[in-house]
Amino acid sequence: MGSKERIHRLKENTKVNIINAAHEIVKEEGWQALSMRKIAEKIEYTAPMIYEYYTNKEGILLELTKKGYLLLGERMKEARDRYETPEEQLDAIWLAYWNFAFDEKEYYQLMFGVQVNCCVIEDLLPLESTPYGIATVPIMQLMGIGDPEDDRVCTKYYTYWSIVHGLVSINIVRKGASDEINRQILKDAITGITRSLKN
Amino acid sequence: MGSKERIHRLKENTKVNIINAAHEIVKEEGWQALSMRKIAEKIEYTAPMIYEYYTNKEGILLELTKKGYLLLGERMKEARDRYETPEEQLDAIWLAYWNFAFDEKEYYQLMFGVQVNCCVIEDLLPLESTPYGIATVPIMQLMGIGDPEDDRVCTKYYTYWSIVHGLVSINIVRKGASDEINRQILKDAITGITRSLKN
DNA sequence: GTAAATAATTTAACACCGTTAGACAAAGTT
DNA sequence: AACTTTGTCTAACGGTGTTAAATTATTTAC
Repeated sequence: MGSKERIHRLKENTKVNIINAAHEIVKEEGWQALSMRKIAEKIEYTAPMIYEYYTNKEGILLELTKKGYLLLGERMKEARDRYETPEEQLDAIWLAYWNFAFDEKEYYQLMFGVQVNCCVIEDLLPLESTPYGIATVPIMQLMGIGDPEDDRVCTKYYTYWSIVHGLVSINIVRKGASDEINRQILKDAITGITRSLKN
Repeated sequence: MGSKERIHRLKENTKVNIINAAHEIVKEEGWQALSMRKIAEKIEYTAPMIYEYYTNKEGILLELTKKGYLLLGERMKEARDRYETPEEQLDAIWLAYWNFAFDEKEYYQLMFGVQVNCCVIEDLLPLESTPYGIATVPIMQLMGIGDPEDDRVCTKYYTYWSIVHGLVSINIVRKGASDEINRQILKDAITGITRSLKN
């Protein structure tokens, strides 16, 4: 009797429904709005039912993380395989990564621990006390530019900031590479950018 | 009568106590454990009291964010002013930023929206389907290395990843620079790293 | 076809959360 | 001494994740 099969398929189906409902809620209202009761409402069940399918809320998040990685992998592979030379491939791969981050912002936030909540405080501090104000002084000096709002200065500042913040984030949410490798990356990147300021 | 002053100082004092209590809790148990009731317990009050000093929980987070920016600014400025040449200054500034991120991890997480919760999923996927496995193929090709675990490959992968992830994060939690500038940074950084692979 | 056993689903509850309104007591003012 | 202000607490609301028990529906056995 294949009814065992049929039932198993049905169960598998509501497992997927749960995940889809969760994803929808997050897309509509953000991660902070995701609750078991809301998921239940969306699939027309009561909250405790979900625990028959996932051990807890974290189990749902884990499943979504997994889906996210699968999707990101596909996008990157697809991008790579459209080109022949490794140079073009690398361009395409990281562009695909970039696009994934914004097309599937919710997945990206979950996968890499990017929160939104936080508030821009910098505007109420005097420029010379902000990271931007502090770091752009030597940047401007090297570039021979006087205006800290100049796009060329801004670009360089964000280049520094991005690499450092990226490396930091990666190391905070998951132990990234070894300390040795981190130090190497940081040093290389900083001196590389600094060199690029001078011409 | 200076008692107005005395009372004002007392109020200011418990405002500070609240912030300190919050910071302590977060240092001990992480952001997800911070609650109004726990803060109240720590300062030996009841939860509603806190609302006499801060409009709500977000108000407390805002205050902590402000303190974080102040501290980071001090550290960066201090580092910069220890050196004369802009090259050394930039090295020192970004090293100070790096150190702040790990010395004051809790502040950093709040200021720049770095969550920890998330779970490493990559290990259960076949290497060739992970971002690492996909991107290291052209990297190895350009470097003439066969082992994807080679430290030189790993370093380069993390360099790419850091800059892209950093730029993405900055743009998700706060609208960073303009799209124009972002595209510029992304393109420059990617081609820069790619060039560095070939020698 | 009916009775027993199993599975599916819900209700009720627990312990927590942020937040607000109202009560109450202490202090200050007139 | 009476009145007002201030500080503080209790109780509550509506929300959260999660569990245990009760209930309903379905399958199995006779």
